[in-house]
Amino acid sequence: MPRRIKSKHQHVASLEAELLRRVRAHGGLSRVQLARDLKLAPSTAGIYVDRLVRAGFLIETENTGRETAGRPPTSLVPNPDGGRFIGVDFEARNLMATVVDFSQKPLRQVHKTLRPTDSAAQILAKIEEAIDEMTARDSRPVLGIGVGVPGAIDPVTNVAVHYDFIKGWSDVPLGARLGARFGVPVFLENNIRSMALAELWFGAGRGLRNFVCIGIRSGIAAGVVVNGHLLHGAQHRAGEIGHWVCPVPPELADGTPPRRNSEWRWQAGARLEQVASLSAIEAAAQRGLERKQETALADVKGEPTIDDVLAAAHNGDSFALSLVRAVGRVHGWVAHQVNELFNPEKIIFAGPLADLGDLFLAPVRETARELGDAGRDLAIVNSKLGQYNGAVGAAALALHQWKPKR
Amino acid sequence: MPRRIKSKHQHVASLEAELLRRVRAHGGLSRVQLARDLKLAPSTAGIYVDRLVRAGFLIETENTGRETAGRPPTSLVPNPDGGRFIGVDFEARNLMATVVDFSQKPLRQVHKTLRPTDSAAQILAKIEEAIDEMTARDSRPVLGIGVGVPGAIDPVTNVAVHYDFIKGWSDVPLGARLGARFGVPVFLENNIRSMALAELWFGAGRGLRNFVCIGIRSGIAAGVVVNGHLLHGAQHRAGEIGHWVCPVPPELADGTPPRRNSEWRWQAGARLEQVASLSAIEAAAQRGLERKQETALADVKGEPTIDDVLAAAHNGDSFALSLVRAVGRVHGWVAHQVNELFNPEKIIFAGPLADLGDLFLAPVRETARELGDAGRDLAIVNSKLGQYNGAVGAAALALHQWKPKR
DNA sequence: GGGTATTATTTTGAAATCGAAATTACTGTC
DNA sequence: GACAGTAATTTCGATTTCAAAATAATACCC
Repeated sequence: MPRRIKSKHQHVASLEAELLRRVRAHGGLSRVQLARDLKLAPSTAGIYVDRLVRAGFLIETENTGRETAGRPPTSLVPNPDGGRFIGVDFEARNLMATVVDFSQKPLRQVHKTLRPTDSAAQILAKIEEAIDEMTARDSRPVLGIGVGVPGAIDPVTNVAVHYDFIKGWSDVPLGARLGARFGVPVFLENNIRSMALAELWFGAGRGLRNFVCIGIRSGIAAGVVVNGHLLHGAQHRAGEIGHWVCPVPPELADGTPPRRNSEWRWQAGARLEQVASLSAIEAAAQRGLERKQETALADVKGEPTIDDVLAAAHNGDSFALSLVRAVGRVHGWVAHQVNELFNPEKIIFAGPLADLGDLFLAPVRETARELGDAGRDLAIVNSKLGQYNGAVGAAALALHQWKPKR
Repeated sequence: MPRRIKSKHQHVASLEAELLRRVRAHGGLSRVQLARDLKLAPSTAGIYVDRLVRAGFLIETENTGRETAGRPPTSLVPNPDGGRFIGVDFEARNLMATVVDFSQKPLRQVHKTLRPTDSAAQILAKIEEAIDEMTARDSRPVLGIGVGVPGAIDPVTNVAVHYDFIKGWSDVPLGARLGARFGVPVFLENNIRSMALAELWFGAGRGLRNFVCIGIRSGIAAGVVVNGHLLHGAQHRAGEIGHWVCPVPPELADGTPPRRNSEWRWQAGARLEQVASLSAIEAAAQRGLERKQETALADVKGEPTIDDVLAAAHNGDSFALSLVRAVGRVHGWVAHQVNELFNPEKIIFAGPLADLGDLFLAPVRETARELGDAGRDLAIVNSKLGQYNGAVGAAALALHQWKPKR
């Protein structure tokens, strides 16, 4: 007569889920290592592992040749055929989806382009379409769906509350809708937070207890991990640093070059999102062209897109580079402020800008270091997880919440 | 053969301690209420309560007349004679100490003035002196000491790591020293964080899970409560918003009145601590006098102290008021930034400035609201706990960590 | 004044988890 | 190739905590 409504690890979905999580995060652990990791008695870990092996979710692997004395450990790995999970991540312009196996390995991914004019209904349809495409011709069961949603969400009711950049996007019952359509549990999370989860579980944040992930796309937001847990805030609105009131480097204010790196301006009400996001860069590039600025971007037909600007910067175009550097300095200021307030071990930048690497990160680091000597202990890096970062994080969200039925 | 090395509530000192905490925070709870609060089975709560009653730490009180049906609950209150705890809180200029009984009621308090020239050794001596004064002629045992320390601390080794405003204050083994002298456990915490604890346990933060406490004294720092727990950061350096790079209102930059409320300036590297702390106000007042500014402060002999400025503002002196308002606007900006990042339920300002009430809070609120419409859900208030806020919090720190010996 | 509804607490037996003591499966050594 | 050394796992009670049922103490209604 199993009961298990509460457990010692109350803050945790269940001990089984926690064990699976550890095994996935750090494949090939032994019972004893798991016990140590989760602070369980070895006997307890043994009981649960056996249960999961018998249920077919874990596999005992061959103990490969070892050198040390003592009884060799039996390594445990997740059974890839334990089930599949789906992750979706989107914002104003792009929708990424992925399906992962039980060991968290991506099996397939799908990208769809969204238009700013797409309505909430159209976006919902595209989400369902993407999921259908990925699960077609594969009969293994889907166990859960995770969705990284832009803007505010309510993780209790699984409703997407609001997002500025999609019209009509408010109080969308995403959880109920997808749950009804696919018949599996659906988990919602704000998409920068699901990126942070991806970093925590298999990215630059692995093993860290305190870090901040800053996503720069149409908007700018931060996913904060405190003590190994996501920060949500009172109304699940934490991390909206896009609304921060920030200083503006001259290049971004009126296009004049700065006299010193530290020469910035203050504009009443300048928001980070309007100063240092991808759309802000596009706008600044366009202003530059109108000013007859000498740049390779002048050859682009139509208004230059963010991809044009980043490509130009990559090719050494000095105007494009000056924009990237100016935005980098702003984010250096952001990193400084975030560091002083949170004292994280690491700040991880994600998005196309961060994908430029040191071209973007150098001015960020330089400025952060200039502003605060406390930055010594702080690593500023970019996300290495690539475009599907958020989608994989969303899949992991579902994966990690899921627990075997009894 | 009691053992109890681990318990279900692993993140918690012990169940006994947790129960005492709840009873102290919300006197007169019944066994059932405690069970609900701590998510225990009623039977479990009963076992522990009985144990604490038998050990003399809790007292069952008369069930006062009630109106509702059903068996009346037996209320439990802490036994005031269970033992005493000491709390100390200091920064560059003041040292406050208090001794509280087992139910957390302050029995006695002591204030000492520190001079900026005091060395670390002199301050240590004053701490011991304050404790001696309070415990003289009272034989009830002291069970623990909590200290709110300015600057960085290491809560594991109980060493005060560093503080800018006291010379020679680095790596002071405060815990070991006081422990040896008084023979009881000593707990260290950064003093803004111990203020935040005081607010959490019996101030404006009671019952909240997410709030930020901003202390404005010689420096400026924030104590952040996330999910009911203090935020420490990777190196226990979280909350140092005094190092934030911030905009500067004209009044504080060069004394000219602003054309609009939103007209601020950006000075390369202006730190919040140099712009909007008590010492910054003194400096700005002094600059005003040198400019022959018309103000009641001109009558003060010597350089005006912060008390002079605050008193003048209180009496309606327009120059002093303009300083307070300008500083208020800066903290409005701070509140906005903090709100967007953390999404707390409340921001609590502490310190002499906040004690002015709406004189200070009105410009804070106004600016925060101007900058962010998200501020609708956010309450901005001042601390009502008074001068001994930090000391009481420090005492509570010791009180809450303490648990009955078995 | 006795029944009934209602809520608090205690009793009871079971599940989860533990710590310590076997037991197992190796490596290395003579 | 027996034997000591070592580390992983299992076995075996013991302890903590639970859930559900039983009991206690009241208010309310007739």
